[in-house]
Amino acid sequence: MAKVDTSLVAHLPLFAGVKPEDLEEILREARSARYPKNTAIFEQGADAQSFFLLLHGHVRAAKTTPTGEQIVVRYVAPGETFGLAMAIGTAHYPATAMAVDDSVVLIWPTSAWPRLVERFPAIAANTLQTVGARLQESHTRILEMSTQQVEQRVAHALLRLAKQSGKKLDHGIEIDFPISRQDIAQMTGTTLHTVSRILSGWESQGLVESGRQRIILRDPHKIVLLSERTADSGPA
Amino acid sequence: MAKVDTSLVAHLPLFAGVKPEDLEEILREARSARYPKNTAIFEQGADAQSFFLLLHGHVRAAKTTPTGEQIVVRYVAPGETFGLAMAIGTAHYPATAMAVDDSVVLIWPTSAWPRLVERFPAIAANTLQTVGARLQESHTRILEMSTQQVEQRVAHALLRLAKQSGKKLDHGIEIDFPISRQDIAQMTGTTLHTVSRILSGWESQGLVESGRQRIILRDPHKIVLLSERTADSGPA
DNA sequence: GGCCCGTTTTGCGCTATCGCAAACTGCCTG
DNA sequence: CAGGCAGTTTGCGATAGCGCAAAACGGGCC
Repeated sequence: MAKVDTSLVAHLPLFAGVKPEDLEEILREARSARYPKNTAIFEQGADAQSFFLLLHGHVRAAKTTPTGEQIVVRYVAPGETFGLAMAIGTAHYPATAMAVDDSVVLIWPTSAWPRLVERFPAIAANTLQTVGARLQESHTRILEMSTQQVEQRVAHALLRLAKQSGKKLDHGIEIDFPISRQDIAQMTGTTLHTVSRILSGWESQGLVESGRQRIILRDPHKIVLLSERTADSGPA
Repeated sequence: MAKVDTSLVAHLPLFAGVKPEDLEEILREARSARYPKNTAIFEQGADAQSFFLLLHGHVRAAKTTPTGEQIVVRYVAPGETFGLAMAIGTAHYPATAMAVDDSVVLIWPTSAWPRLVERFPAIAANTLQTVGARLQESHTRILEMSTQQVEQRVAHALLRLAKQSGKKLDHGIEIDFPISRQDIAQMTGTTLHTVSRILSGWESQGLVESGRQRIILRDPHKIVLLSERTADSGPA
């Protein structure tokens, strides 16, 4: 089993307030694994046997309805935890996690959680904070879906992705993992057709440059303006 | 200050795993207060100086956009906590809490939280579970807003309210606090006009009975069927 | 180097839902 | 008991965005 160096993870929010020697102990309970691009890490509804910390790569968490429609719950960036089902009181994963890029994760057995929390209460507090932050993001998303038009929502979504996983280029910011129009549609509650039309429009105005599962924000500032424009403010 | 009997709150999820004598100590740090109908308990953006446990009544948590639109984040039922801003890492309340009925709450100063969590780690774990449950509900709501039509969303919203705060009558289930079409619109991402039209339709089919800030589900089962109907399934 | 498949683009009609406006109703207040 | 007001109902366009269909594109695989 690959040994994980504590220095790689010591600075993560999850381990804030945990002493280095304790961290060592915590990591001893984990194993690491690699998931190639486009492989599932766990499936919605499956027994939550493990929880995860993403070390490298990108993971998409998506939820599927009984009728087959999907939404993207979030993209997981390196350093973030996911699959915390049992920490929040569920025996089954509420979503499917899929590696969108070759990814490396740390894996703890679910059964380790109660013990870890008891020995290192800071972990529970830290997790509470992250889950709280995610709750707030969800509320923001609901607010946007309720009050904004599709174009604004797409703008917000791209800006958020750029902030979380943007790679600075000299001619803009590139979203650092493969993402399709369909994915963006599933993040914003619209259809891939509409997303495609919007991006085409932006491309012709020089706001973005995009292609197959690839998006570069060429003019983030103008996109911010777009994201703030209300239905009736300003000209088209 | 009114003394709160431990037996009133001992069974709440928040205090699961807390010993009765400890509970006593916890309650000593709280004060109780009464908020008349339609008074604000805290305002979005204000310093999070306290967190709350609702003992009696009903509280609406709502979020407002810079442009003045509102959404209802949730309705708080007796026994639930709210205003946990700092527990989840925010110094300011992310929403406004308003008593929709005469309400009684327990209030702890925010400053008590770290101490409580340290002395009674179960509280952090319990809170993590509730926040996790709310996160899941938010995701469900996003899923609904993305994939369902307004009528289905309204049906789901009413069923959820009935489950959480329904009063059984012999001729149906009444939602046990004043709630307007506007409120429902703000829960489902639509307009009060559309909600009004939908409820009128249902009323003429005998599914509901409703009036000024009052809704009775006369035929919950049929409403469940409605909530499950997809855009193309079955006749209108 | 060519083929195949997943992704993207684009056109076109359709409709669920919004937005505005106006009338109505039932409560609560004075 | 009258009046006023918040909440509700309803009508009537207007339209953003969907849904379907088809074509174009681009990358990777053999």
